[in-house]
Parts: sequence; structure tokens; C-alpha cells
Amino acid sequence: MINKINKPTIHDIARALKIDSSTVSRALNNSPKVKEDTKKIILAKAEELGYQRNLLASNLRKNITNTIGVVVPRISRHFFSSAIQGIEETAYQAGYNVIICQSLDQLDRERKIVDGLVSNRVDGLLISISMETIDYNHLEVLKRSGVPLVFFDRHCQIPGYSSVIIDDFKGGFDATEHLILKGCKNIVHFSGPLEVEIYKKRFEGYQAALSKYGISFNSEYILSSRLMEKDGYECIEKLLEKGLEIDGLFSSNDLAAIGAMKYLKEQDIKTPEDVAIVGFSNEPVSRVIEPSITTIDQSGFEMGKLAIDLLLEHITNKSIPKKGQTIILESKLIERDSSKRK
Amino acid sequence: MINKINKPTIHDIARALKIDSSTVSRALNNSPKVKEDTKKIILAKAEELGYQRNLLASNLRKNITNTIGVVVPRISRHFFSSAIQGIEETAYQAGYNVIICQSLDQLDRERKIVDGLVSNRVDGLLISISMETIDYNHLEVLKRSGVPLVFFDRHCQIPGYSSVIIDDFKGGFDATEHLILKGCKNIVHFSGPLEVEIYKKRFEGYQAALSKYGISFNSEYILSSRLMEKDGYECIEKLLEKGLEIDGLFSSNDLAAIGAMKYLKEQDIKTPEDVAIVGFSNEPVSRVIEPSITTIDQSGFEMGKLAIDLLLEHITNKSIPKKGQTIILESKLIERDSSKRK
DNA sequence: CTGTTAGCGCATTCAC
DNA sequence: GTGAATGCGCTAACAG
Repeated sequence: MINKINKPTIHDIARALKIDSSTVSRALNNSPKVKEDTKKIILAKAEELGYQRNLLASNLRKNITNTIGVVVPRISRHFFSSAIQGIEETAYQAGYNVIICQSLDQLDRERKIVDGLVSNRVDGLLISISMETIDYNHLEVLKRSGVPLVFFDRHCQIPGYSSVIIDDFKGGFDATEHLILKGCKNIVHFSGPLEVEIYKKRFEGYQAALSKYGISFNSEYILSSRLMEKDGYECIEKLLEKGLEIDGLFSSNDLAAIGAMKYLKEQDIKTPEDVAIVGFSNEPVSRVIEPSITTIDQSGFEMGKLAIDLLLEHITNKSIPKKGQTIILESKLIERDSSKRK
Repeated sequence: MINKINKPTIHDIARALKIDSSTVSRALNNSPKVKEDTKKIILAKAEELGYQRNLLASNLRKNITNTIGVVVPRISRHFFSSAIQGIEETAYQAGYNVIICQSLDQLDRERKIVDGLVSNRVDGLLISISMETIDYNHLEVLKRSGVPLVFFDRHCQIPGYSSVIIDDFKGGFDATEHLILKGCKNIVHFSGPLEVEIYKKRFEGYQAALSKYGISFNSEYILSSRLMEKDGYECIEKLLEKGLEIDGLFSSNDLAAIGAMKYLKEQDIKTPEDVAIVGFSNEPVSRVIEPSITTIDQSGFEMGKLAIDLLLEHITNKSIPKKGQTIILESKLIERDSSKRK
């Protein structure tokens, strides 16, 4: 006997009841146009047959999916998982499903993911771009298909798309100024790719702070990497091997900062007395692991909330604004006790 | 002018080329039946119009989606995000998309998610059930629809479905024995709901170890909770307020263990000298935060890999085995230096 | 209230 | 090789 588990359709239940499938469809959608009695009978039969609506067909017909796609670099990063938390919360309330995808910071994967999501006709897209995303073509073409898109955190300047971001320039400035005021003269900056907007802005903030206090800029102090823990470790290692003086470090995230800290400890350089560190983060664990790292805080949850709100607005208005709206959140520096210097 | 951004279909490109849409369809699927020349023309026009295949329609027609659904309690937990990593890796290689969903340990959400996934006609399901999942009906009904399902880590006994799990009984036994050998007599056990298979097994392991060493079982030492950090904190607080003697703790995860540890430190009870702790985990950060917690290690990545392999096998064989296969991984205890006693 | 008809976009069988 | 015809499962417009 063949394992013929064909899923029942509305026609199956219509046939069993000797009525028309359109009535079944209406009943299943709880249309007021169908008599309560028949509704009951239909629902019962549906239950009996183990009917489950085929959303592919339904969505195809209705031309909406009630689904929004979310693309982030990695779900394991606390910032992103809390952003997703915020997104899902209001999305579900608004009756939307959420598809979560991670690019792993690979442009290639990001392209495929976005393509797939659009092919699956999501109603909207929320994206925090990968570190490799310097070419925006895969996003720009979306405008032709009219899919609303909102960036959050890692964004890029494409007219017509909105963004929810923090004030990266100010964050970079504050971080650097904080270090300067602590007495640092030789401040290293761990950055992501400088072609990516947020890293560029933070870098500009860094430069501005140096310049304000009349500290000369040394390009050897700028290290661009993927900001993983091992990157921080290796970067600081290289710098020290070069014999460069370092007394302050501004890292564009906490992972790289932790990596650097680890190396310094191994080398018996007792941070934070010797090297003061500031990193971008709202990762609670990293604060516990390295309480000596002062952080520029970003709330993923809040950004997620704002981003989904904006997106839902765009979806319901069917409006892709000409310019796109940008919401900039204040970044705030949270100082740890232990990073006080002499 | 109305914002009429109608997505082009194969008919649009067929019309533009004065050929039939079926040819276009074939070309787009790279069928060998269509001449190379026409293929080129079609592809060019598709590009020009910004055509993107409607996967809803395509999948509906083909009755497969090349998508598998993954349901986990929370993506932010390292165990699950590394499992997802493993799953995605082989899934993508095999040409499958992955939809990630989190139940947040709520049965209600889990039900809706599973329903939605099945309605969207995923080709298979990978699930780690919520802590509230005591009633399996939403999973049992899936058998009628023939959707292959594989459990990993948090599973339940449903004939016909396979599981990838660790040896929870042994884990519970080893943890408890470890504590006993360290000299503990009064061992508390933080558990999840005992109706959930894995917690039950760990508890049984706990009991078996006590019994082996002739230590009497005290039900006051069993605390069932959701195992969040605050749960651990509150549980140990209550126990100590009751005036109960405690010198060992076996927690079913690291979060609750950390919560307990926090409370103990606050109370100036110097763990690990006073209370030895074992928790289930493979969360690297928790080991850094609380190196005094010895752990029973679980590799999410490995379990994810095994689970997806099993699932893909089921999908390609179109076989829902009568009994279901169970892969049991060895659990291993990883001792931390600092948890040595007297 | 219910049935009839049509079609969402695509893939596939059958002709030619 | 290509075109014509059919239907995946569902919803919506239109009758009655």
C-alpha cells in the first residue's frame, strides 16, 4: 500500500458535504455571509479530515502574505536577538509572521536571502546589512518591485528606504572623548569596513574628537577587521609587536574589545590601568566578563520596535517615500567603575 | 499617477517577446528543451523587466517548497543558535531554505508556529519543544499530513518521529555523582517541568545517583521552574530561608545556576567552597562568568547537524518510519578547577 | 445565504 | 524546440 497522505483541500470537504467549495472557503474564513449551521458542519468536517489551509494558494490568490522578512548578520549576537524580540512582538500583534534569516556577514548570503524573501513575496523587509555589503544593487532593485524596506542599525543610504539607527558619529566622538579625558594620548580604533556607513561615521566621530583636543591622527592606529573576538586579539598583538604606544582603545564592538583585553591580560598588561577601552554594545554578558570595558549602549529591542513600526506604516500606506525617513537614536555612554584611570 | 508597481510575470515577458509563456517558464528553469538562443533572449528580457519568480505560485504548482521549518524556544540561547548554525549549513548545501521560529517556551506560540509552518507547506520540521509542551496534540496531528518531523534536544515520545538527544539520564547521574564524590550530602536539583522528557530523565539520573550512594531522597530539594536566571536566584533564596542545609546544586541549565550563584555571593556564601554546582550547558560565556560551575556539555552544532541529516533522509525517502529513530549522544562532564572541594 | 465562474503565477502534459 | 491547454488550492466577483 502506497503511503498516500494527500492533504485534504476545500474541495474534499465540499464534496463530502455535497456543497460548493466556495462556501467552504467562506466558512473557513469565518465570513458572516454563511449560515451559522452550515459553518458548524463545515468546521466539523474540516477538523475530521485534518484540513489545513494551503497558505501558498491562499497567499497567491490574495497577493499578500502577511509576512515580513528580517535579515541580520547573526542571530546569536545579543543586539540582534533582542531586536528580533522587539520586531516579533509588534509584528505578531499586527497579525504578521516573521521570517528570520542570518547573513553571517556574507554579502553573497545576504543577496540570496533577500532574493528568496522577495520571491516568497514577503510584504516587507527589515535589514541590518552585512559587513561585506558595500554594493547595494540587490537592495536597490527592490524598489522596482515596490517591497517596503527599513534598515536598522547597519544601514546604507538608499533614497526611498527608511532607517532606524543610532547616532554613530556621536557614539564615536563620545567614546574617543571619554578616553581622552581619562588621559589617553594614543588611542587605537578597531573598526569594521570603513565603507559601511556606521563604521565610517564612528570613525569620523573618532577623528573629530582627536581634532577637538588637538591630538594628531595616526592612521596606524586604525584597524579594520570583522570585529570578532579573535580579530581584536590579533589586531592588538600586531600593534604591540610593532612597538606602538597604546593607552586607549575604542572598539566598534564588544567582541573585538574582549579579544584585545584577553591578549593584554595574557601579556600581563594590566588593563584597565594601562589601556582604557570603550566598545559599542548592549550585551549584558560582555559587561560581566569584562566590566572594565566602558560601553556605548544600543538597545536592540528599541530599535527593532521602531523599525517594525516604520515598516508596518509603509506597508499599510503602500507608500515608498521618495526620500525615506531616518530615525536617529541617541547613543549613551555607560561608564564602568573600573575603567577610571590614575 | 498611481504607484502601479506590478511585478512582472512570465506572461509579461512572453508577451514582450511574442512567444508563449510556457517557453519562458522552461527557459527560466533552464530546461534543455529550449534553444540556447531563445533562452538567452528570454533571460535578457527577464533581467530587463526585473522579473522575479513567484515562489508562491511555483511551489503551489510543484507541491514542494524546499523549505524546512525550525522551531526552538529562544534563538538567543547559545545552544540553539549553534544548533541553527549546524542546521543551516547542511540545509543550504542540500538546496533547502530554513525558516527559524522561536516559541519563547510558550506552548501557545509553539502551536501557532507549527500550524503556520505546515500551512506554508514546509517540507519538514525540526523542533525543540517548549517547556510548556506537555500536550503533544499539535504535533501528533502532523502525522496525518505526512510532514516529516525530527526532534532535537527537547523531544517527546511520539511514535513515528525521530529524535536527536543527549543521554539525559546519564547527564543527571554524572552530575549528581560528581557532586557526591566531592563530598556533598545535601544536593538540590533545579529542574524544568518534570513532565518534559529531558527534565524527567535528568531527575531520574539524579535519583539513581543518590540511591547508588545510599543518600536519602528529599523532595524539598527538587525545584521546578523555567530555569531563567531569576528563577535560580529565587529558588535558592527560598531554600535557604527555609533553613535547609545545602552543599551541592545540580541545575538543569546554566542560567539558573548563575542566578543561584549570584544569590550565594550576595549572601556572602563563598561558592564553590560551600556549594558545588553542576549545570547543563555549552554556553561559553557562562563558563567565563562563572567558571566555578562544572558543566554537562551539549554541542548544539553537532545535534543540529545530526537532526537535519535525519530529516533530509526522511524527506527524500518520503518515509515516516513506524517507530522513529533515536540518536543518543554521550553527555560529558567538564570539570572546572575551581569547583574542587575541601 | 449559496452556487457559478474566473483567475492568482507557474509548471507540465500533450500536440505539432 | 515551441505552443496550447490544464490545474495546483484558494478567493472574489457576480448571480440568484
